[in-house]
Amino acid sequence: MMDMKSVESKWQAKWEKSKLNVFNKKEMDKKLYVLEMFSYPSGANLHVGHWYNYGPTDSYARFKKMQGYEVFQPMGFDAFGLPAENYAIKTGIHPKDSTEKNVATMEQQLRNMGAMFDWTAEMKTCEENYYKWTQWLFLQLYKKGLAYRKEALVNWCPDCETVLANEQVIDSACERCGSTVLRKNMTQWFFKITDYAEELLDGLDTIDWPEKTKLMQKNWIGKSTGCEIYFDCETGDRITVFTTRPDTVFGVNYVVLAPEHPLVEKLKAAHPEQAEAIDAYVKYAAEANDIDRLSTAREKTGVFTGAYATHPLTGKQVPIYLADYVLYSYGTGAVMAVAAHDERDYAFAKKYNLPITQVIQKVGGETELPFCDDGILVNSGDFDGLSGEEARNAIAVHLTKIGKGGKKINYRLRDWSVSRQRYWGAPIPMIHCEKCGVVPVPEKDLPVKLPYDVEFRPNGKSPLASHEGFMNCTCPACGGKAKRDPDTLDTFVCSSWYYLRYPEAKNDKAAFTPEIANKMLPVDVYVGGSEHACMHLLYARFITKALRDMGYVNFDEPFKRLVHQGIILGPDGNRMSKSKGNVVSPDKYVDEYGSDVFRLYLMFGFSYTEGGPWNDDGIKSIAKFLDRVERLVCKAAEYPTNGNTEKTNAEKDLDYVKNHAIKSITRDVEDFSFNTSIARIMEYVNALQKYDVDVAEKNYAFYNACIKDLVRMFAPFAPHFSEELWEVLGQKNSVFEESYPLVDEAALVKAETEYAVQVNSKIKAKMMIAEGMTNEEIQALVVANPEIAAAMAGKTVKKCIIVKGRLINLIVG
RNA sequence: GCCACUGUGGCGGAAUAGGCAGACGCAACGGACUUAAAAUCCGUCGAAAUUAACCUUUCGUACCGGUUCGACUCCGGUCAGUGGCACCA
Repeated sequence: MMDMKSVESKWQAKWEKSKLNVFNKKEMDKKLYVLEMFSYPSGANLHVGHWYNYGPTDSYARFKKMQGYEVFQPMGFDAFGLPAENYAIKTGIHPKDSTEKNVATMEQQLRNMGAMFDWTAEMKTCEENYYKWTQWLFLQLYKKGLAYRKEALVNWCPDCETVLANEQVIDSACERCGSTVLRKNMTQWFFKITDYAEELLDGLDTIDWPEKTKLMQKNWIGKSTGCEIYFDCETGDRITVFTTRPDTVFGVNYVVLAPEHPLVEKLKAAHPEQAEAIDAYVKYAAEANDIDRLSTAREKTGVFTGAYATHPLTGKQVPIYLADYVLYSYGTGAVMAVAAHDERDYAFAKKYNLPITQVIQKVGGETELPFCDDGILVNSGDFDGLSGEEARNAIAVHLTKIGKGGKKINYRLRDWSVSRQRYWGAPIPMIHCEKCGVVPVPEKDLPVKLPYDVEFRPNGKSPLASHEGFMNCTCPACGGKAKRDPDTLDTFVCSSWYYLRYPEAKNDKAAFTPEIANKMLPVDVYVGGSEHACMHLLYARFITKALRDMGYVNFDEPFKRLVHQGIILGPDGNRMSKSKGNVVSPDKYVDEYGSDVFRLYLMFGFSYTEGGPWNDDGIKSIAKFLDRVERLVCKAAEYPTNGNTEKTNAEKDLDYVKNHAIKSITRDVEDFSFNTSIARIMEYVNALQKYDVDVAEKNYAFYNACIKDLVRMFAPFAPHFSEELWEVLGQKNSVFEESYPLVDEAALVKAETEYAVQVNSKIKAKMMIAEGMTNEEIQALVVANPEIAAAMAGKTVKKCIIVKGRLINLIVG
């Protein structure tokens, strides 16, 4: 039995020395860029999820290498982020120190995994030579007009005096101190991802991604086609509403503004009698966090502003309300309320005793309000009698004609907010000058270094704001005194371009070289969790398209193919979490059985894209399987080498199983179907063993070749183990320099095949049918079979269905 | 609530284009080897009925229905679980 620990370190050292895993730039034409989502070093150790992502994907990469591709499989660390900073606030350990420590441990564990990572291309997003280029990216977006500043609401904890991420807000309260979280306006940097909404949508058709993920992005972008309609307000302002249902416009009973709508102040001034109620309501809405406010369970609330607007088609006066079921961030922040044909408006109208006007009639049946489907227009002037789509079109056209609105496409997608009032991130390379305003840091001055000696405990400002040495600078435009931007970039900015950096991870002249990027990218296969479906994966696509428009790259999509691994749950069927106490550590299994066994078990025990509850029942059997293979190979290594080219039936059978396995594995690995691939290897091992035991007069030349093929076939799945056996077989090179065995189709052609024979679709017999028989011959042969004749009971064959290589169905009657 | 995915033996899971359901393995059971155990090797292993036994038959892929010579696979409906979105106007 092999001592896996020493075998692993032996081969890892050899691979390192021979640079087996280092991408050979001379072979760039044959490149295959296989990328796993990089690790976030929040904990010190790799967890089962890392192994499940990296182990099987590495087997895929090794398989492709053996198929002749020059595989580039890099690894790095997404090292900036909130958890390290929170940990620092709790323990006083500096984020840089804890991160570096975690990265060191994880890197060692990743190396011990024995994956084919090209460590010469390693990078960490918190290193100066990386975040310098993240800042460069920001500047390019700024130059292109894709980075801009605006006010936006943030979650604000009044006690901690800090901005909170959504995930830090639990039930409207700060996760740290429990105070009620407020919403506060702050000026923040944004990336104009909405400029690319349409292209991000269209591009989905060109990439090989899971349909589910594409659909999620599609819903996230949320394109909706409708109409803008103008309601002139008594103050002289114009309220623009967005609706997908202009066909219901004659049923408008009132207009609703989001409480944050800028017009609110003006309306308040015009109606001082309502000011108190309006103020109270705006405050109430501000206290509600997103989750509460967006909950369907929340009672509809609102307040009358005292003001009226003019209906653009009827000229009637309709009241203007504020209600928090209207979101300022979507559409125009104002809606026309049609109580009869919208559930929310209906509930609101009922509660506040507002009129309800039916303008749509159900086709064929009683119209029950609220009626939200398409129907025939009534009470709608000239448009009466039109149905849904034609009415929407006609009304939109009419609105355009009279200058009161028109067709409009809206997206749910919002611009990407990238400012974080945090320490542990890439500083935003912007300078605020009293004279010149906002001035970008010149590229030659990058990086804007993140200082080490910072008080990162919350005090109401961004931690960097209190660091005099950092904040004070000179304006690049006028040379006067100026201040730096105290915020850091969202870590999603760091991860939105890292795949471009790997091919030149150490380049200190540029973020990347266009010629190299255009050759090395797009990433051929990207593997990671589906939790990134909407954020990271959308941001990366946006950045790629933006860089393309700036002329830095010539491709549209960063990830040609995307695969999501499933999730390994705790033994109790729940997601692993410390609080549930169901976390399974890979370390003890890796220690006991070795890295190869652990990854094999992960590949064999689960359907890769499904995952499932952890259960270690089968892991021992994988270790036993390796022992079996080892015995088989070591025994064969002692065999003589004589033999001939003629094959007996036993040899043909073995050859069949081998080639069937090669063919299946070649197809299955491409589909990330590792469990079936390993099943085929097991079948082949069973067949080899059968031959070894049953056949006394062996064709050693043939058998030894079969054994060598076994080691080649197994290599991607059990790399250290297979290298060792390859050496046992007297081979001097690495098994990964070998080609993956190719299928010999001739070996898969059998003289005769077993068919299932059915009579009236019920199986009655199994028969061997020789290759090359005509359908008539087959039918004659089958009918002559006594079991079939009995099942037919003297009836005649009306139809005979023959599925080649599988079954024969006689329809008799 | 909406959208999507999933539902197959005691368990993990197979089944490529609608064609023999349960590959491969785990667990369990029986046997060989052994003083014994471990390891190893061989065999059985969806359910029910029937049989002394072999045989055989029927049922069976969450549930109900449909299309088809034939359905785990396609269509319609229901239920359950998981994930995503969540007052999107």
